[in-house]
Amino acid sequence: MPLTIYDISKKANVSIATVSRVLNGSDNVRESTRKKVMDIIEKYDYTPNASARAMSLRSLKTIGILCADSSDIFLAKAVYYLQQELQARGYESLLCCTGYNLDLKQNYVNLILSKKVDGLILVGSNFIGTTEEENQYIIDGSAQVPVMVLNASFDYPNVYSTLCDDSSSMLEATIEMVESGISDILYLYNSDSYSGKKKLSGFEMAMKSKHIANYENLIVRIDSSLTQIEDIASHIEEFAKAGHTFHGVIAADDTLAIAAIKYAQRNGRSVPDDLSVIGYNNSILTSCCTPELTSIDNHLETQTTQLVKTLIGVLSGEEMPKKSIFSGKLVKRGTTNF
Amino acid sequence: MPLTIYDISKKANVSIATVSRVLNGSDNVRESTRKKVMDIIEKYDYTPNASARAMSLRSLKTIGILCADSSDIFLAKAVYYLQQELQARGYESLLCCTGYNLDLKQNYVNLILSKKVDGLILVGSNFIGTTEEENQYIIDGSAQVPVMVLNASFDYPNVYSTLCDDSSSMLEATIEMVESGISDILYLYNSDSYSGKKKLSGFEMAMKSKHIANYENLIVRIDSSLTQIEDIASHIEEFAKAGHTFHGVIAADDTLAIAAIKYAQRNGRSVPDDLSVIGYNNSILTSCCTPELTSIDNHLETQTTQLVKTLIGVLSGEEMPKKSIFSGKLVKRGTTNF
DNA sequence: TTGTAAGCGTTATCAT
DNA sequence: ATGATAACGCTTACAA
Repeated sequence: MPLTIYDISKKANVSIATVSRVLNGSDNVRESTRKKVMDIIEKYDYTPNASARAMSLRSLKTIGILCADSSDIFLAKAVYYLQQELQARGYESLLCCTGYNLDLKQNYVNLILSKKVDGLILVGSNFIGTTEEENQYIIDGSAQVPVMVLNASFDYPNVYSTLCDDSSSMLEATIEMVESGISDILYLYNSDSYSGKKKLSGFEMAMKSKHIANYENLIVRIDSSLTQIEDIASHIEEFAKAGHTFHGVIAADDTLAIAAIKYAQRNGRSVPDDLSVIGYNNSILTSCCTPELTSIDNHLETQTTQLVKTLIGVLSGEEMPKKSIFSGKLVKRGTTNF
Repeated sequence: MPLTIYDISKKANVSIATVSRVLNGSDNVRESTRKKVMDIIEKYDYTPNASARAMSLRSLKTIGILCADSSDIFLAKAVYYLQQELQARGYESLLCCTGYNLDLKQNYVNLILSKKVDGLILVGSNFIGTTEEENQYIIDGSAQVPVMVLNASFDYPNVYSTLCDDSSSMLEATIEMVESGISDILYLYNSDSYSGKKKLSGFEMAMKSKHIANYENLIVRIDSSLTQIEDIASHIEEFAKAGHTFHGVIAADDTLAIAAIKYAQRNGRSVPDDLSVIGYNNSILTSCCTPELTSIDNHLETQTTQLVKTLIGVLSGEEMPKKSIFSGKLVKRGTTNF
């Protein structure tokens, strides 16, 4: 049986209140008694029961992290950074992977709220739906604790957003490719999430501003059931064989970009001379292919740091920005020659 | 303010005891009252306070997951599977990333135990040290809750191990490469963890059993500070230029194997004709390179399922196997031609 | 400066 | 079948 505050108080010959004061760094403790108590605490390696503490304080010092799939390269990085930041500030992380099925989100939120977490972090823009009904669960959650969303934006009291301006990043990258002389660009995406839409709109804005005709014909949605890179490559191959020509590829995700490289290799097209490729997320995958993948970096660590900073601020009652927007940047590697 | 059991009991005109009985599915409740209470509960969307429950039950229904770096591809997958399995069985996951610095492990364990988790999962063999002193923190932890270690083995009461027989997998893969006619094999590794050692020993056993002379000269440890694939490739390049010849590469990790492929591409060596490569973990990286990487799969999902099954069993007082060992298998792709 | 006691929201043991 | 009530381990007025 772990020791309780009573055990410690008895051993130190003081009341539990005094032990509690020592534990919580109250000023109203004589230095000698503080030392006496601390010695006992350390000697017996006593740690207070967090549940009991939570009952009194109405706070578990724990944040619920919801994400669709923590094994996804991008999400895993986000979860990792978040957990590190939170821990550094004395908070624990309750991780909950929801999958991409929207129906159960409400359940997961209820579940995690019943644990009396102090806040909720939604990792990934797939948590934001288009209809009000789809997002009701966020509104419900925000009634209990502050809700932070990473990589998406949602306007509501007690909901805070941290994101990268995917639209601008994509726009800039596209402009750069067009200005390098490539105007037949295949745009690959596989998600209609908040951030997925932003990326696409950035691409479209760029193509329009450069007056590229018929660019829509080269926008291809890869069904999300296609998870194997080989299969995606085949899909691109068929698309090309159907008579579409393109000398650039911009993908909403590094995986899709890698598939494009595979397509090129299979079909004897040289990258980047015959085909330029840009990915998104600047993940580890960028360095696995040859040539290495040019990719858009969305400064994930900066985002998570800001998110946690905002959360902690909100929890301590400070006024915090409702929305923090960072800009991404294009990291150039071997799959482009501009 | 969230509703409490008192609020519900008042609204339903029963005592809190009855509400509690309904909540916990006790038999001693008249059907009509059960329904009455349930209606109120659902109407107000009431969920019991987990901390309070934990105080009474001395269980938070929460498992602490410790891992060095949840953004590592392999560990991320493990964490994901574990979280899913635990959730399916009604347990939450408290995630704590420790980094690879051993000194703080004791602190992390204490921290997470103070949250009154019901069990502890150590993900990754880097948690197991060689000296008794290094492992003392596990022993301390096991005094409070069952400790499960994934991908490593540790013998102690209340500590349970689930792992893949890395030694055998590595041995079999090596034998297969040797029997295909390649005996000058570069062995790459970057970790001396429990599982790292097992892999190496499997390789060595194979080489010995095949009577390959001087195989030790081709065993190369990549310093873990080399995280960039390009840098590792350069390292291999230098090693080759120093006069070592090899026509096979077996790596303790897919990342290292990818680096070997990069080395080959840079130096005009064709894979697999001139150089065969085998990786370890069968991660997503295997499909990012060209040709795709042959890799050893350690059946991670099977392991995590078993681990959670064992944990749940232990928690409910059943007798469970102290050690569950699975075997890996070689998944052949383009970097080998046997 | 220190101690006493109420309260946090449950579960479980008694009675009834 | 249901209701009081103690217990869980802590924090924090309030008293001394």
